[in-house]
Amino acid sequence: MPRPRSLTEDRIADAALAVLDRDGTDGLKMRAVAAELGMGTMSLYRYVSGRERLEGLVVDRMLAAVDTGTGELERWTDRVLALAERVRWVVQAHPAAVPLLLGRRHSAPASLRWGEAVLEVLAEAGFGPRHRAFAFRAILGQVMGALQAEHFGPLIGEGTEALAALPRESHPYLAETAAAARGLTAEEEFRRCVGLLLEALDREAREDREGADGSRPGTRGR
Amino acid sequence: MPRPRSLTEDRIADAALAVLDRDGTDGLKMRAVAAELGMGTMSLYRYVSGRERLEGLVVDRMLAAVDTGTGELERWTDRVLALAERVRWVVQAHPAAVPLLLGRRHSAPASLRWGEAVLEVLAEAGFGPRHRAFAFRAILGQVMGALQAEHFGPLIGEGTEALAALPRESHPYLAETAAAARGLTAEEEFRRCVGLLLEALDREAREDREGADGSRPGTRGR
DNA sequence: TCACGTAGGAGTATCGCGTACGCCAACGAA
DNA sequence: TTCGTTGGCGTACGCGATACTCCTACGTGA
Repeated sequence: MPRPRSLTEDRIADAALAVLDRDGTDGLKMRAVAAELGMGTMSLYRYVSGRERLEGLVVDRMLAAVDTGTGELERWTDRVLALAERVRWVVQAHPAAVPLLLGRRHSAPASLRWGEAVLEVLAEAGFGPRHRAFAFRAILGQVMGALQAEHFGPLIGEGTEALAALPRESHPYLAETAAAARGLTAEEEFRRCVGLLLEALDREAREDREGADGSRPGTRGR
Repeated sequence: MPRPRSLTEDRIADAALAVLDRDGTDGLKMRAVAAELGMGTMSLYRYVSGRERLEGLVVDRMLAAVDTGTGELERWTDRVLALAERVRWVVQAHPAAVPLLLGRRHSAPASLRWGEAVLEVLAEAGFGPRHRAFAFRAILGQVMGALQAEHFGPLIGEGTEALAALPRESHPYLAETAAAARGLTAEEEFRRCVGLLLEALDREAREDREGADGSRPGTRGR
């Protein structure tokens, strides 16, 4: 047993996150991470097979920090909302990692854990397997879409000003809407977008449960 | 007026799309696009300032192909759904361009045109500026999220199998849900996810219009 | 028809990044 | 202490983006 390993994957992921926070998305380079860890570039390859793997570690590290316990909450919609918001918080802390998250979420173990937690809540709320699949996709889509929009999109933050300044002639609605959106925070937007979706799912589920009368056939999860 | 320009930005974007379709996301290189156009690498720089700009052209080209007319449809929800689906179709035709779309949508003029069309429908449906901003964000989030999930995510397509094969012990719900999702097409998923959101927005709008009684204050767009 | 000027086309070179290879040192066990 | 294994690292190569510069082709005005 000659010589213990001096680095863990978590330490590496933390270093990468530090680099991301400091130098931005484009600043994430193998050299930079190695320097952050105080070692030569190639030493890093003893622990990480390559850049792909490094990015995967970062994403997993972020998602692993998300607490998936929701025991304290009553309504299932509140539970899922909490799960969604916790993802958002973690992501908020490292905005430069958003592109990585969007692209590598599917291969992160912690992402599976989160998905499992959401599906568990859905199952307890009475969603059958098929309806659950659909609901999960909608939720995941809204969460990822909101994060994507929040970080790349223009409707919140400085982009709002740019849009509001558009010529009224070519883009009257965008200009007006952007102006009206000035006061909104991303936090509030996220909450309402996801919340609205969850309410809709809840209504659907209740209708399914109460009146199993087959009205609007084919619209629900069977 | 010596010598006309021999390339248009559209031709360049088309060439880039051809390269994307053939060589994938990572295959989009300045060299490749120049070769596709039958010229030397550096000649391309006469027309395009750099790679960033090239990617922007590609995104704009795709979105410009989206028809934004919805005169033939009655319900506002159907109009927005049609606009959303048309984006999806265009993207379907060039899957390798999805990462570009997600990252550069905000800076594409054609994206503004699309957004303007959506907002116009929302305005005609009776959404006030503030509520419209929120609805737009929700719709945009769901559309982009669905596209993102469809192309990176595992719940539809081959990924479904991988998830369904997960050990029941560690991820019982994911495994079961993925198995149940086997028959679903991405098309149907997209339609239902966006449709559900639109129905929810429609219900909200109707409640606002009919009973302007201020129940559940602060939940709606004011 | 011809000569001239502007803009296009392309070669070369540089820079930065990921990473394969191989050397040496450090640490643990015998 | 000595040997075997593993960690740390310097060097070097391949590749992609792009600045600089020269040569060429086309269109125009005479």
